Amino acid sequence: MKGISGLSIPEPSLRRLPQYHHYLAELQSRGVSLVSCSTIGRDLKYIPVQVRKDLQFTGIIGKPKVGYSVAELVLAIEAFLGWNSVNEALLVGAGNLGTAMLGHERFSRFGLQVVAAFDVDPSKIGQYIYGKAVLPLDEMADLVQRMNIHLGIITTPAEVAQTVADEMVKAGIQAIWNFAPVKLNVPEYMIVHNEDLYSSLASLSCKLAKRFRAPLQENLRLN
Amino acid sequence: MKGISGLSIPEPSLRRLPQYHHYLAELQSRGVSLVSCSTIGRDLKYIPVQVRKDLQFTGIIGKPKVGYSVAELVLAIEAFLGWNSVNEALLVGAGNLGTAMLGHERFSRFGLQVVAAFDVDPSKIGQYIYGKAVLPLDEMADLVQRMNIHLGIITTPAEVAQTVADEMVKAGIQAIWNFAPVKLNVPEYMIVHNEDLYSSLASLSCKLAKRFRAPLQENLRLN
DNA sequence: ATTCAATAGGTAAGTAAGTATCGATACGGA
DNA sequence: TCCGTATCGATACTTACTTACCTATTGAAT
Ligand SMILES: NC(=O)c1ccc[n+]([C@@H]2O[C@H](COP(=O)([O-])OP(=O)(O)OC[C@H]3O[C@@H](n4cnc5c(N)ncnc54)[C@H](O)[C@@H]3O)[C@@H](O)[C@H]2O)c1
Ligand SMILES: NC(=O)c1ccc[n+]([C@@H]2O[C@H](COP(=O)([O-])OP(=O)(O)OC[C@H]3O[C@@H](n4cnc5c(N)ncnc54)[C@H](O)[C@@H]3O)[C@@H](O)[C@H]2O)c1
Repeated sequence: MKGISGLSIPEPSLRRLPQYHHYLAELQSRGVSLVSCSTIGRDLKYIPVQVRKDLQFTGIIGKPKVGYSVAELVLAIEAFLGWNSVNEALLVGAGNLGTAMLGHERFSRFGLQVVAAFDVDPSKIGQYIYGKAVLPLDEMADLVQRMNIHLGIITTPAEVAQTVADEMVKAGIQAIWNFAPVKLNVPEYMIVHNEDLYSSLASLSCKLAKRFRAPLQENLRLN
Repeated sequence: MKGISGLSIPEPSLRRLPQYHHYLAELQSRGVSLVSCSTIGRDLKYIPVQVRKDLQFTGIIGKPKVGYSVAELVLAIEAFLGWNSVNEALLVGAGNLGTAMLGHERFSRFGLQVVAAFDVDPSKIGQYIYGKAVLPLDEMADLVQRMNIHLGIITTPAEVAQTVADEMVKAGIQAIWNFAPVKLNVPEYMIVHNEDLYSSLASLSCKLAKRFRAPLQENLRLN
């Protein structure tokens, strides 16, 4: 019962699907129509079995000796991820990162449509950033209701992220994509995704530190 | 032999350490000097055992009934992650996201010092963004040698990311933090970290789609 | 002083993810 | 037409991560 038609996909598999999608879209744009797990695995540095298992969750079926239809795979992944239907979102915190997100038109191809930004900075309110209005925070609840918005993006300083999250919950937002490095305290039903860049930085700097200071650490440990 | 003095920490644990660090720094700034795993776990929504296991990798030791010294913990995590010594980095692609990264002075508190940016856009070359010079790409190798830089950040469009990565390898860069949604093809020794925002988006939109279209999908599956 | 409760730290069990293996199937070439 | 091979899909196995449990230690209360 598990596997096909994905009753529940492991998070790691889920996070690999967009990578396959990028890769497959690229293939498609080059006119390739069939692809096998071996090929995908070779190019993306995964073993074929893992690719196959991941793809099985989308419900796609391949043909032995041939592989999968690239077009079908792309559609299957998009459908599975909900990238067909548009998710309208709002963004709070029109600073550096927020501006970058607002300017990233590519999101719209993956079901994410940021409809407006909110901020407290008077010099920003009333402006348009990449065509999106920057509104005062107290108009958020109204917009959420009117446009039936489910997703909120937080790109404010960490100190106010919890406050903003509270506002979002009150306004009726269902899911939060949080770029501030804090754990948000929200009701159980909320879907929260923390995008902690420092996690990645940690992993990187840890590995770098190991590489460049490994001999020293070895010595220390021997004492 | 494993555990203490972290011969090898699981990636998930490693990625949680910065969260603990944020939390503990916050505690510290409020004057709290002692903390237990139960408290951390309550606030960060982890079970105490997991917190304890994670913290053990940093080599810290706590006292029963008391917990850990917040100050010691902060230092232990920073040391473990290599956040004490500065990693000088360069950034390629001074666009939206690149600008946001350049403006994020907070990175410097976590061992990441971006010293310069590179771009191909003539209108950007020669400018300063948040005090950092934007240089032409062909000066990269020279800078890497002169300043002994190990880390490169890629915030260019996906199409040119591989080219940029090749340049970095040639220049002598050891680690890449890649924000473009492509798998980079680099020599074995390179440390590469892909920051694929679409992975997170996928996870989010998948869950949202499930919540708001779950009944329909159930029906479809029953046919 | 003694008991109790909270907590660290180690070990073991359980769960989830990743990997290997095997039979079945479809295409290409002999 | 038949055979070999690449590939899929399923199952079994292995590894890694998480969670539970137990013991020892500490501080506080009686
Ligand atoms: N810039 C980066 O590269 C980067 C990297 C990692 C993490 N982050 C995180 O992303 C977040 C934003 O970073 P940034 O560099 O864009 O910061 P920023 O200071 O440029 O922008 C923050 C914006 O939030 C607005 N704001 C402040 N209080 C608010 C409130 N109560 N309600 C609504 N808006 C409010 C500010 O007016 C400002 O426009 C931070 O939490 C930061 O830690 C940023
Ligand atoms: N902006 C976002 O919020 C966001 C979100 C997710 C992912 N990304 C990814 O981050 C990357 C950058 O996004 P962005 O929005 O900053 O794009 P952008 O177009 O604003 O910036 C790209 C920059 O790269 C420069 N560039 C182009 N070719 C180059 C080359 N060969 N060498 C050096 N520099 C070159 C351009 O001149 C430009 O300044 C993209 O791969 C994008 O997919 C961005």
